[in-house]
Amino acid sequence: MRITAEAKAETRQRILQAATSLFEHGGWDGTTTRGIATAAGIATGTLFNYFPTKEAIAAVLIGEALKHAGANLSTIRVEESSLEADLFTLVWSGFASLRELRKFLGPACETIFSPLARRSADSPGDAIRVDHLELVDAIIAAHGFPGPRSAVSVQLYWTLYLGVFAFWAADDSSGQEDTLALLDQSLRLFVSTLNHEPRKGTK
Amino acid sequence: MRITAEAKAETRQRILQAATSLFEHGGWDGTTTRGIATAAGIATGTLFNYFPTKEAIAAVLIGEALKHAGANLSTIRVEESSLEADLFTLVWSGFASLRELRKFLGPACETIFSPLARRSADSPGDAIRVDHLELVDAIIAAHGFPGPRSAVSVQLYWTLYLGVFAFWAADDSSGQEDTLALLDQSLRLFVSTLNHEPRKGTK
DNA sequence: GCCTTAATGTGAGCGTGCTCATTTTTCTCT
DNA sequence: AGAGAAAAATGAGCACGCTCACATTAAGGC
Repeated sequence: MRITAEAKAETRQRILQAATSLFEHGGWDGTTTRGIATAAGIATGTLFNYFPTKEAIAAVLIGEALKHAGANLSTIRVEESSLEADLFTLVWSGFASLRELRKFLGPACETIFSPLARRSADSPGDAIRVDHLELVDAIIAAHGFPGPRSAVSVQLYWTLYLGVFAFWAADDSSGQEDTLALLDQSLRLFVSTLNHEPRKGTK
Repeated sequence: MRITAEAKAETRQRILQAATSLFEHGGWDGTTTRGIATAAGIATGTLFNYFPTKEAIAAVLIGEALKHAGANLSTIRVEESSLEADLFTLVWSGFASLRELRKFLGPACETIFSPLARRSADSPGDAIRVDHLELVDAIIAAHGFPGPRSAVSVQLYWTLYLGVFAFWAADDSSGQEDTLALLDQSLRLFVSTLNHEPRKGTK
């Protein structure tokens, strides 16, 4: 049983590695599940014993990259910074850690992140969203705003985040100044809603 | 030649009708291009002589609904209303005219509207976006803001619009009060950026 | 060591959106 | 009207993501 469990973890890792290199080389549409399976040395069907969909594979890759970014962040957190600045650091370092995946990020995230078409529970990107929102909430709380956030605020944040994310994924300007401007503006906006939000009343 | 042109327009209309009823009955995934073709009385391949993709069909349906809403709007435009109120009317009447299509709107718009995955020029939803942004721009200009809008503003508006749109498409609360709240907040935010925006300088 | 039983791997096959060589229809010119 | 050209319709076929009945392997009891 020990051996089996280890073998399974190893296979899982082989799949993720194979997927990474194939995605990076061929992009989203240029990479097939059959190809990933072959590269990982397993049959097509076996692939789907490890991941329910092609998107789920990408979601794990993206989720891990963001998790690393989040972990690094709490280590090097600077004191005495503004709320905007902390949120900026969170988002921007997340983008940085996704830079290598950018080539296939657009099409993949279209289905992973899109709030449209959330037809069934726990789509592959939900964990990523929840994790990110938790980090955001912690940062906001650390700046003296009593939690929890209102549903509208959360929805608004996620919408703005997705907008910036999408823009960044397609931003080919050197240094992504355009994304920087948009992110800056978006965060300023979001923070201003926190300030103006009516003191939470009912419930 | 006259006859042919008429026949083509007629076939196109039959396709759109067939698609509407099939989408409404079976949703997005439950409707196949073969099914639409059969219902329209043509072969599968012929369908793609009229529309390049399945999404393009849905985009036309959505675009037409929004166009009607926009046309009605300029007729009944009320004087002496705030910018927020006018934008609200635009968006909300658009939603109203999409109400019947709501069942399949989510999955369809995922690919039609998503700013992610904009891999090639003129995707089927571009026309819708451009039309809508033109209306928005006209409304803003009518309230005394000199055009044209900065790229960041436009991007921000579209992001917020998509966020509200996605929320509405999945909002099953009676009367969609939650969507109303989100739309209200989003528009207030957007208008505030117009007010605070630095006077346009370079270029 | 064998037999049983459960877990895992396998690849032919399904239904999908879409393509394209071919056939059929329509138009044009004499 | 009839031949030739241009346009449109056709459906077999492709590659894809994913499934599922079956084959293979591993684990536990005697």
